Order: sequence, then structure tokens, then C-alpha cells
Amino acid sequence: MKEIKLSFAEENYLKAIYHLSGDDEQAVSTNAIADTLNTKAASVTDMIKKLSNKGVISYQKYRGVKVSEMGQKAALQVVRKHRLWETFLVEKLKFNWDEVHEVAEQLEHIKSPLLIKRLDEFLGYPKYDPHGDPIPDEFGEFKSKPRVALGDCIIGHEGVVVAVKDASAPFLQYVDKIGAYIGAKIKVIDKVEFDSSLEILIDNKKTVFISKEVSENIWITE
Amino acid sequence: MKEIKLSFAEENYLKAIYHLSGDDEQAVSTNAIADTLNTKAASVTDMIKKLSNKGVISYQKYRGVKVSEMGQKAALQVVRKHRLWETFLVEKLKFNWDEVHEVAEQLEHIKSPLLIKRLDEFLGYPKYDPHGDPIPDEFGEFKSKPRVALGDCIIGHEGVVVAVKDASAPFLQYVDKIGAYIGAKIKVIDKVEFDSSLEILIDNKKTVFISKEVSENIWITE
DNA sequence: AAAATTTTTTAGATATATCTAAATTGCTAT
DNA sequence: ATAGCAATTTAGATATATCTAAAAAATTTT
Ligand SMILES: [Mn+2]
Ligand SMILES: [Mn+2]
Ligand SMILES: [Mn+2]
Ligand SMILES: [Mn+2]
Repeated sequence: MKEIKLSFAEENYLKAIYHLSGDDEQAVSTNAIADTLNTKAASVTDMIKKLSNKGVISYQKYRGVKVSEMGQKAALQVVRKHRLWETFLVEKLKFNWDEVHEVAEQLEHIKSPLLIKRLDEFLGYPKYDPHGDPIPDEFGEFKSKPRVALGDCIIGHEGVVVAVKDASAPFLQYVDKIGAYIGAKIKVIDKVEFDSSLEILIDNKKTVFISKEVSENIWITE
Repeated sequence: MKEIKLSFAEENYLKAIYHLSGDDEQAVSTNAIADTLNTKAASVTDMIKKLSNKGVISYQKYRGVKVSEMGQKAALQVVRKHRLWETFLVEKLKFNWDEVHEVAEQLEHIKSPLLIKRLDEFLGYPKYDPHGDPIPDEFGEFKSKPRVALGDCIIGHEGVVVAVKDASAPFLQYVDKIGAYIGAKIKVIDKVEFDSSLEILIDNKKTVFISKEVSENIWITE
């Protein structure tokens, strides 16, 4: 068993590829990676070759890449670190959930197994990060809560917000404003045929209209 | 006022130069820097030119370098981060004081003013790190406790350990073993003419003999 | 099935951070 | 004062990570 050592840039690419490949482990295209990481396709091709040589992805020219067994292990460790750090920032340092992503993007690359072990312990072995995303354990195991995007709910469906898909500051600030925090109770009141926007009731108090796009980025219990 | 952006490597060099220049702000030689950072003199010359162009050091060929006003500010911010993180690791994550240096060496480069502000707050604005070194505040201000190296004490001198000079794991483990932790009470019993080793009494309990080298790396109150 | 378009790769640069070996400068001891 | 040695710099490589522009392959449209 050879250990894989990855640079910051390599970890970022691998994580992006892992996220893009999704549950069905689709092959990921060069352009998709470039878009995610705000780099150019040519840079992606270069990096893809390096990652392929290290065995963390499989690559066929012009056919996109897939994450290998080993690559998934490595990607999940980066994801684990990212989410543990986000949890630390919110729980211990009182960051708002829209302020943590950029910093975690840096912290996730710190190399120290002991640090992560102790951080996990310090946080009480959290299972979900501030955005509702599951935190993989040291073996890469995790489970998501059963959930459905608001946009896919039928009228009358009622549930509790369990996660947000987009973790960008502008989106989270909007979610804050309407009060649809993780844990908020939501009922789908009406769906507008014209633009698929939704009318929802939040915490039995407030009725708001949300766009289709917003509705696709908030997950609630089934 | 132009803000200075430094890479990891640049921060490491600047910090090393700052430490090497000492209180008297001596010019620092190329070889001294290379030794400290385990690099080669040629690499140091290259980096020196970059740091000089950025205005954080002043450089005269063949004459060594001095840290500028701006450079000192920048160096102290890196030192501040290093020592705050070390404090965090010991106080919150239960690291031993001999386990923190390497990790802090990485964490000190994370760029986020908010993170450091909140970390400082979370730790209760500590004034000293686990090795007894003073933690600069956000303006770079700090004060060391009045102190004297054990090796410079006269026979009969009594004081409390306030800091250790060497922060390497082997040295700290030795200090642990003899029980000369920060805060331990120490009395100089005798000094051996032959090799300048010392006989000391620790916490009124235990008498141990320490080498000259060790005695130069432990500071106690005057 | 060809043509047009899009996607991907290659070729050739640039920037950072290192290194070894050779040249140069500075210091010291005769 | 100068010869010799030590310290430093320069020259020329290597490795990583990025880019633009051009070429090649795949896909889509006609
Ligand atoms: Mn990252
Ligand atoms: Mn998250
Ligand atoms: Mn460092
Ligand atoms: Mn320290």
C-alpha cells in the first residue's frame, strides 16, 4: 500500500472531480473541472495527467476522468477536513455559516492526522457541517439524511430544512434573511405554474415566495 | 500604504530573518538563513532579492540583510499566528508542547484576519505561548517577561521557569522528563567548573545535573 | 455523410521555488 | 599587501502550476 502525497492544487482538483462525479460516479469532463476551479481547460488537462499518474483518477483522452478507489479515499479525507474546520469555525469561533467556506478551503490542506483526530474529538464527533453536509469519518464513511429539494416537493409537503446545496455567501445571506435556517420548519403552500416559483410557510410564522433556483438549493426532510 | 502579500515561502524566510536578526537588529548572513531553513545559499540569495523588491528587507550584496519597518510588522503577524495556533493546540486540543511546532508551521500561513481575531478571543487573549514566548498583539506589540538563562545564573539563584529557547521535540521531551516545565521553581545548587554543567533543584523535590547546553536553553525569572 | 461547432489536447510561455556548479567578492592570516 | 579561504552571487537546471494560441478529436447539425 503506497501512500499518496498530494499538493494543495492536486487536492483541490481531486476534491472538485469527486464532487462533480456525483453519486452515480459519472465521468467528469475537462471543461466542467475548469469551470468549477476557475482555471482553463489546458491547465486541467495537465493536472489530470499528474493525478492519473498518481493513481487517484483514471483517465482516457477525450473521455473525461473517473475517481479511483484510492482517489475516493483521499478526496473524502479532504472533504472531512473541510467540513470539520467549517464546524469548528461556526461552533467555536462564532463565524456565520456564510463566512466559513473560504477559510476552510485553506485549512483543509493542513497535513496532520493528529490535528484532525483531536479536532474531531474537540467538536464532539459532529456528523454534519454548518450547511447540513455529512462529515466523513476517518475511514471515509458517512451518511446523508434522507432529503428532498424544496423544488421537488408537492404542494402541502411539510419538512425541516436539513441542508443547503449552494454554500456561497450571497445565497446563505438570503437564506438567513428569509429565516430558512437548518432546522426551520417549512410547508409548501403553492407552486406557481408560470415560473415554478414557490410560496412557502416558514416556522408557521412567515409566508415567502422563493424562486425556482432558490427552491432547488434548499433540502428538507422527506 | 500598499499592502504586502507574501507567499508561504516568503513568510517563512521573512520570519527566519526576523528571528535571526535578534533584538539588536543585526544584519543577517545568507548562510545563517540557509542553515535555519535547510536550504542552500543560492536559494536564499534568490529569495532575498524578492523580499527586497517587496520592501520587507533591505539588502546590500555580500553584506547581508536587515528587516525593514514594514517587514517587521509582517514578520510579527506571522509570529503572532504561529504562537496563537500553538496555544490553541495545547490549550484546546490537548497537544503536548513538543507536538505543536510542526503543525503551527503550517497553520501560521492561513490568510484570514477574522480567523485570527476570533481565535485570539476564543483563547482569552493569551500573552504567552506554550514555550513561554510572548504573543504579539494585532499591532505587533508584545513584552517578554524579565528572564535569565539558567546558564547565566549564579549559584544560589532561585527562580521560576518562564520559557524555553529551543522548541524541538527532543529537547522538550527531556525538559518534561526532568520536570522543568514552565512554572517550575528552580534553584541553582552548584556549577561544575570543568564543563559548566549545573546542579539544580527542581520544585524543592528533585536534584538533577544538566549540561551547559541545556542550561542555555531554559530561562527563569531574574 | 459532410460540414460546422464544441471540446480537448498539445505546444510553447511565464512565474515561483528549488538545486548544483562555477564565478566572484570579502575577509584573514601570513 | 597579498594569497588563500570562506561566503556569496550568478548561471543554468529541474519541478510545479498556471496561461494563450494552435491543432486535433469528438459531437452535433445540416
Ligand atoms: Mn482548497
Ligand atoms: Mn460546508
Ligand atoms: Mn511556516
Ligand atoms: Mn512556540
